[in-house]
Amino acid sequence: MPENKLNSDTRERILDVAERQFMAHGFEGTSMRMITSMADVNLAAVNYHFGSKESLLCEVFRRRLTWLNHERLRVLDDLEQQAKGAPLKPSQILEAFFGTLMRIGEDESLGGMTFLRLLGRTLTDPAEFIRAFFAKEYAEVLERYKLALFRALPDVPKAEIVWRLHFMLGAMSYAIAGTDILHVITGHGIGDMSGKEEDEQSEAKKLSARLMPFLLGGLRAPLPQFSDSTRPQQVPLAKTARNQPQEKKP
Amino acid sequence: MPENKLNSDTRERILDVAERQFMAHGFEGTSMRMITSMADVNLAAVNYHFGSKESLLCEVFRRRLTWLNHERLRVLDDLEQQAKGAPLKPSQILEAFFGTLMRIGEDESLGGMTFLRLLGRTLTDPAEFIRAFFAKEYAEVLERYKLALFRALPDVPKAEIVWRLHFMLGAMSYAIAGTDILHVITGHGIGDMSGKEEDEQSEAKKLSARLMPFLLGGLRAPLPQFSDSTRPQQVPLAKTARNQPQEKKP
DNA sequence: CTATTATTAAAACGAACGTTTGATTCAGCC
DNA sequence: GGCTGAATCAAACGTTCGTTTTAATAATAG
Repeated sequence: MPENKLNSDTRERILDVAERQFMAHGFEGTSMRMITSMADVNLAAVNYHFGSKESLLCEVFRRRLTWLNHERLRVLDDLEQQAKGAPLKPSQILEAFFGTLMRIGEDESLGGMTFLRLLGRTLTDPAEFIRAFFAKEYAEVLERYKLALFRALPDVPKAEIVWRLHFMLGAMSYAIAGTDILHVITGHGIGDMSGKEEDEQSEAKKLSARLMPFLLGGLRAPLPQFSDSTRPQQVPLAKTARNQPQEKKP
Repeated sequence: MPENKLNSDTRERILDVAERQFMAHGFEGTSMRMITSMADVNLAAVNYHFGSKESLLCEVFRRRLTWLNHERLRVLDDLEQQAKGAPLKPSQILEAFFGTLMRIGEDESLGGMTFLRLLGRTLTDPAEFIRAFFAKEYAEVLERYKLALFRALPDVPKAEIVWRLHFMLGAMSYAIAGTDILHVITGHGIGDMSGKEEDEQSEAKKLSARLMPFLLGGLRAPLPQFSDSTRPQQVPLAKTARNQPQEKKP
């Protein structure tokens, strides 16, 4: 055969197919034979190139997360340099963290929605090696952004900020994963694969535009009244009120 | 041979152990042999009492969700009756929906935090039978609460409300699941089993007190500026071509 | 050309999986 | 006592899993 794929191609094809299959069926629900047959490579190719199924999953993530987390740190660095030591605004921090993520969904070469969905699902996977992998991979970024939020919201107890960072990660993961109860309401499924990538990119944009205000609203919500150290509930709300859905209550 | 309880006990013991193991290792990561050996029952007992592993998981959920969703409907009915036709406040609706859920975490006989964590994880599971099960089990409750939110926020586009309901479910699931990146920050793990039930109940209370303001803040956040130019919903997408083999690179 | 190295192919490995079988036990009833 | 039907048991079922092994193939170097 004239094709020369000595140094590549197979590897990338395995990663691409694995990414899609892990997204659609989960790690345990995806077999090596599904991956290798769909990628048109031999069964042994995965073990040859990656060593094991677990390592394959990690590599699927690493090739995307390396860019993502570097970019997140770079954007945060830029913001902090521009601010010249002043605390950043919460909206800037969220935009840097979640906006950077959403850019992946808009760019197929960065993984697209397929990778975003895989990420959303895998973040809650109970398997130990997965949690350990993410812990290592995310440690620096989370620490940096956590500190940035502490500085941005000096009057909010740190524990509260950590909780809300937690909630925001959850809202994002779940929203991204896509296959869930919500479709009971809206009535349309997601389609496991080949989901017409034509407007997947705009789908990411729409999701981002809707998720960001929600996260910001949650992050800056009034604190629970009984806060243990009883910090007065300084409420930094309504700085950027455009059109607020009103409630008939205080 | 001490007690002989022909009609029970084994069944309940299987359900209790299965609940805990599914929580700790996921559905695919939990084997029948793990369950039956830990419950001190014969391997065949699960298939005898429940028919299959999948049916076992469904039954684990059904015995808790029946109470939960009945209670959710009852509370909503009460609120709407008290309101005498007036729209409810968003905070009331969220309290009814998520507060009822949190009561499970505070009451061991309703499942406790073990069940909450299992629920949080399973809601994002890609397996088809799981999604179908939850769809059926949640359909009525979600429909009722969705309508209540529509009435409570008449000036917010319905699509936006559905999105935010989505985000809220995600924040809740993720927060509950517990085993995730956040522990990179806080530094303490969750412990797979027998996780010191001493203050699990107060843990549920703390979680609830912190989650609720966040959700309310997100729900009532300012809307994204473009309110109706793009419609992510209402796309029928009727053609669900499943399991299409991978595309050849052009 | 041969020797070498990298990659794929085909087959088989043992282990673990969910499930089924067939015998056995035991309470309750005619 | 003998029968019935629910419940439990040990053992094995056939399948699929991730991985390894062995051999063949293609490209490169000397």
